[in-house]
Amino acid sequence: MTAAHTLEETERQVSTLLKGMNIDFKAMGVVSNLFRAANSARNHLEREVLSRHGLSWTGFVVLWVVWVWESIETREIAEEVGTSKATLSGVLKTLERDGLVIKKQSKTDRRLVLVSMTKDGKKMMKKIFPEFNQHEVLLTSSLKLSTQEATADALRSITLNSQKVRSKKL
Amino acid sequence: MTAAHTLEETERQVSTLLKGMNIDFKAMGVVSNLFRAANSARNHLEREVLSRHGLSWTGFVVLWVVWVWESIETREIAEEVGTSKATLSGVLKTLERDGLVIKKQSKTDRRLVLVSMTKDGKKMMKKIFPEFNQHEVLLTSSLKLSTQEATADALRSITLNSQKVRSKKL
DNA sequence: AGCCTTTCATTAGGACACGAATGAAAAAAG
DNA sequence: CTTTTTTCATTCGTGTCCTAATGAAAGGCT
Repeated sequence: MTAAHTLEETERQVSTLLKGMNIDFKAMGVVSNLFRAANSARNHLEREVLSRHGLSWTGFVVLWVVWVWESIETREIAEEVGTSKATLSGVLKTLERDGLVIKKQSKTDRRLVLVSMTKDGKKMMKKIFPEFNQHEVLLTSSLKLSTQEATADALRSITLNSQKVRSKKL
Repeated sequence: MTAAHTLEETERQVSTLLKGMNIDFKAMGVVSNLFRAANSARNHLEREVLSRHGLSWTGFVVLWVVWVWESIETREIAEEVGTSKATLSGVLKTLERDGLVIKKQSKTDRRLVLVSMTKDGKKMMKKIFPEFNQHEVLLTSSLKLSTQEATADALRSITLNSQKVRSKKL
């Protein structure tokens, strides 16, 4: 009972627990492997790339969006990054403290805040992004090119599905 | 510049920014879609299933592992859930406070802490898990069965890859 | 003009996330 | 048998993450 849990042991345990529950194991397999892969890949990229440059995961993603768009409103960043505006406030505070971005109030609408990169921020991204991509290559290197495409398609489809259902409920 | 960002606009912007940088766009597509899908699916499941029962994402995953194993050491939970022991301490505190699990000190090794479900915890999982699975079905319903299998395989492969590389570096 | 509603970003409060430091207990080494 | 060394879980400090509440600003309406 306290022994190490092998894969077979786990499967046996799970199937007896879920017996008579009418569970779709195939869907369960896709979703659980989705989270396992995302977690694992994120941890890897954080350890091997981002932490060496003192950057958090979300910080990097925000930085990426700002990098792409030169000057962008905070609400748009939140939308693209997929985070709440509250979270973004904190992350931007950190990024600005570290001298990677600057915030400016919009002239035409004083409620809005525009974000852009500093020189240091641009230098950081120019250095980090190729490293990051090399590790992306590493992570996907076991897949054939055709499988990479098919996987990206399937993931896109899952994303669309979850967003479709969400808007249906609201 | 402040307009809504269409997909084509983004792609153009990105490709000019990365020009001359030798980026593997296919690997980038797989990884970025991986995170998009995982985030989107997680948000969906949190909103539509977990939050209605006052359960956090990690709380649910921990509860699932404990449910499967009857009685399990905290270090094993951390290993299976893929989180640090520090994080787990906090999550278990919350779950115990809410009366879903109980912690006991091991008799044979007083450093160890064993976790098991309460009656309420079991009742909770028995109710939530089928709901959760129904939403998993929803999320993957746009994929053919053969594609579901292939996708799960590809994701498993990415997980293995990122863990292989990690252990290589340590 | 003056209110009403919507739309912003931020703050407040609670939970989760990590690495590092802590202290207890077990195992290894002498 | 005593002294390291290792192995546990927890706490601490900091940052991320959410929803709800706040306060400022803009736009609509009469």
